[in-house]
Amino acid sequence: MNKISDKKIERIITYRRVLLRLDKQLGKTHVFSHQLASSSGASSAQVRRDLMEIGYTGSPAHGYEIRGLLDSIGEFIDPDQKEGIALVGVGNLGRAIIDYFNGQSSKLEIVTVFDVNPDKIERVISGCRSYHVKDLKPVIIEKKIKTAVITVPSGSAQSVADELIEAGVKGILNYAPITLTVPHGIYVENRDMITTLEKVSYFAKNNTNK
Amino acid sequence: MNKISDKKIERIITYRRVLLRLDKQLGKTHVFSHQLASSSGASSAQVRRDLMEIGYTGSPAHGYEIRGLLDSIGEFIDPDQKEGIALVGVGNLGRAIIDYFNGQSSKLEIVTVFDVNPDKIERVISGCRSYHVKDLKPVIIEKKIKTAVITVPSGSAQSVADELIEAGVKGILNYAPITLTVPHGIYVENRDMITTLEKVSYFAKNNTNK
DNA sequence: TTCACAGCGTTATATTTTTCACAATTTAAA
DNA sequence: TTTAAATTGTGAAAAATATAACGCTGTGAA
Ligand SMILES: NC(=O)c1ccc[n+]([C@@H]2O[C@H](COP(=O)([O-])OP(=O)(O)OC[C@H]3O[C@@H](n4cnc5c(N)ncnc54)[C@H](O)[C@@H]3O)[C@@H](O)[C@H]2O)c1
Ligand SMILES: NC(=O)c1ccc[n+]([C@@H]2O[C@H](COP(=O)([O-])OP(=O)(O)OC[C@H]3O[C@@H](n4cnc5c(N)ncnc54)[C@H](O)[C@@H]3O)[C@@H](O)[C@H]2O)c1
Repeated sequence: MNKISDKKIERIITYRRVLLRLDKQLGKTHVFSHQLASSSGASSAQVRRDLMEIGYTGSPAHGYEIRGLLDSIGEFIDPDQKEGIALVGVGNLGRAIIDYFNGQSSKLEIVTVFDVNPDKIERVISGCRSYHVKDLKPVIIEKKIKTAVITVPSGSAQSVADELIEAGVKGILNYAPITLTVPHGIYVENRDMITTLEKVSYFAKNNTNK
Repeated sequence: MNKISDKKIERIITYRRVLLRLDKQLGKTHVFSHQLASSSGASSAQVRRDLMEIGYTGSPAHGYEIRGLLDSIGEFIDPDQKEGIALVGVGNLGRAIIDYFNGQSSKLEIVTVFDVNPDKIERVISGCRSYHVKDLKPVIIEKKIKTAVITVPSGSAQSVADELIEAGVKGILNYAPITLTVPHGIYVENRDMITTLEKVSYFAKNNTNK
């Protein structure tokens, strides 16, 4: 399997979200590439190209069979078993995420959270056991966690990332406004809100056709 | 001025964040492209290319003068005056964002928030006046707001977006897990956490070299 | 049964983005 | 003064990504 790009994976995951709605909420059984495209912000050629990648074929007459396509996307994207995720930093943002996320994704679940504040540890927060960050490494190793979310202040983010990586984490979703330095083979997605909003504001001014 | 890409803008904004730290916290006056690159996750060639775009030149001997570069980036990115931003949906996420954002960006400020819940309106939340969403249009028009953040449940996101756009908003940062349909000329950035975390988890498994 | 058509899969083409590579420039040391 | 070293700015090449194009297939209408 030759490597598949970031953007393509993101689109495919978006298709799944659209397909789930078409299936569960609208009761549709089939969908055409242009429909999937317009509901997910892609072009129809792009949809066909992307689905080619995962090897699912539709028919010219009916388009793609939704259930089947959902299965294929699941096989392609999802881990084999349920996968636990860790979150570090149970502040305002961290808590909002913990409350929100679980139950939203079929295979992923935030199972462990960490903080330094004594008031926030050794408790159960939205079903997740919370630990002191000094126990991060043994707990992550024991639970075989590979993906983590960082919602600590920016001054602590790099050291938290270092520990996560030492404990075997391979993917990090970072909300702190800092660029993490990580070894090769570790995937980091930065979600700095300030940068994003500055960008949106820029394009709100300097944009004509998207 | 020929149009400049999304990614490039985002990198330039990231450079600024790095430069601010170099200036304020570390007291540096100059920086080389490779230093800026490694602190911001780009390559040195990319840094030089990006800075070429904004027309700032450095010297082979000292690199780039940090203050001057900061000014140039500001001129390039920032609005001329301070710009107000609206946020719709004062829930867990919305509140976290309101508490966090103001003061972080020199020209942008969340000035108005909207909700439907009577307990959350006609109050002042972290310095922002809150209104019922039925008053969205007149308030946004009156305050000349061009950029907005959506943190309402996904079922309401499209209708909120429609109203924002009718009121003249040109850029939307959307946290609801749905692809918004908007007219040409409106810039939307989606920050769906589920998609992102599924992607990070995917690359945590299927990643070798970034 | 035949025809027109809409949409798929895929190859080819175009565009965008990144990387490479090197002359030109500046400094500091010899 | 000259030389050596480092880094810039930028055209050219390469890589990645998106769009277009089109033969093929199944469907429904005539
Ligand atoms: N609130 C937002 O909407 C928002 C948006 C974008 C980014 N961020 C970023 O997310 C991070 C958290 O924001 P917040 O508003 O939740 O802040 P917060 O202060 O409410 O929460 C931070 C939490 O991290 C904990 N913490 C501090 N150091 C730690 C460490 N070394 N290990 C483990 N836990 C530690 C603190 O005890 C606290 O509970 C910040 O970096 C912020 O810049 C926040
Ligand atoms: N919590 C998170 O970390 C997180 C992360 C990613 C995405 N999201 C998304 O962000 C959105 C908000 O999440 P949350 O956890 O804050 O939910 P929440 O239920 O706490 O908040 C939603 C808020 O929106 C208000 N609201 C509902 N309909 C509205 C309307 N038509 N106009 C104005 N306000 C309205 C509600 O009164 C409530 O205050 C959801 O779409 C969620 O999917 C949340």
